[in-house]
Amino acid sequence: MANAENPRAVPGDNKQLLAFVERIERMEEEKAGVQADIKEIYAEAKGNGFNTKVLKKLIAIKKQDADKRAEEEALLELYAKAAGVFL
Amino acid sequence: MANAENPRAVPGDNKQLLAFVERIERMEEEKAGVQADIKEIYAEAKGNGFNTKVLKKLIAIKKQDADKRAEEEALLELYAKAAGVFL
Amino acid sequence: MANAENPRAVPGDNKQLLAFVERIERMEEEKAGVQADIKEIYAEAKGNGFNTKVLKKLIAIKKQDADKRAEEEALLELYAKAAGVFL
Amino acid sequence: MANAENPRAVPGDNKQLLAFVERIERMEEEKAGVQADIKEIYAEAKGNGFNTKVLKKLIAIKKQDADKRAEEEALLELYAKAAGVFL
DNA sequence: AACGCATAAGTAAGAC
DNA sequence: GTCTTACTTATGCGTT
Repeated sequence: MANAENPRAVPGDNKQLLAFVERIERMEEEKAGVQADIKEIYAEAKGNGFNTKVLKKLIAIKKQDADKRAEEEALLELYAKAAGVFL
Repeated sequence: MANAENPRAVPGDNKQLLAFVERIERMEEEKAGVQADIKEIYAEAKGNGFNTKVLKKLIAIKKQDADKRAEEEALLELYAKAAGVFL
Repeated sequence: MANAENPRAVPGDNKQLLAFVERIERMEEEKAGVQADIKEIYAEAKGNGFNTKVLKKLIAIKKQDADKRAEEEALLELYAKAAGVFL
Repeated sequence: MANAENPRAVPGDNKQLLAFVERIERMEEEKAGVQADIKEIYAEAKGNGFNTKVLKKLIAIKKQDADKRAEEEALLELYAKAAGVFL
């Protein structure tokens, strides 16, 4: 039923599928690497006497700030659009 | 209590703290970028007729520990039987 | 564009708008309360020796449409075979 | 291995399990009901000429506000604790 | 009716 | 070892 218009997408043995799987796995490895780096930085901060938990909260707040700002801008745009005003 | 050995590591005006915050934020942006790339690949796969949900599950299974999975499935069967649920 | 038929429905000082906002917020609180209750029941089950994770899965399966599930599993098998992954 | 201390929790046929399942399912129905109510309110608002999307964003922002406040308080407590100060 | 977004569920890691 | 918190995945909702 699914994908009736593209016979390749219901593979019996499919290079395309493998290619996608590999690309994704590669990117996920990269992501895991970045994660590990972040972890290391926290460890380093801890080694320099900082309280990791506090540091994390601090960063979380900064992020929340940014998110909130973005949301507000989105709302403003929405209002403007609803009112037919150009920004 | 914390950080008795390093009096500099207190909140307040602190270059070191700022440096750590910035480094972490930079890495988190990078991570977000990689995430976005992954999302794109899935979109591309979808555009080629693949079922994204299934593709994700496949990749998850590849990296999942087989033994743990088997154990949980066995317990689930047990519960299901006890609750009169057909799997 | 929007709301041409009801001039009152514009942002700004608007009792009606506030009323809607409050009603929704009230309901969302209620929802959060129910959520909390569910969480408690799981805790209680856990206290009685049940595996929460498996219990959740059981309940999820009960409400999932059987046909849809079967379809997805079939597709997953297909992909797995094509990708050379053992299930 | 699991739950060795409570033989009832690995049931062959178990009233207790069924009771938990039913309680949870009941609560989830209730939750779904509340969800439906919320949906209805949005529909009503729309019927009164309000832009649903804008309304949602507005509520989201109010919630973010509250969350942010809570986070800030948590951070403050953390600082106070780290500094050995009583609030 | 398909797409993308937003919330909610489920899973896994980290702190105490 | 438990318990909370963060991240990932999944579902549902509204839109085009």
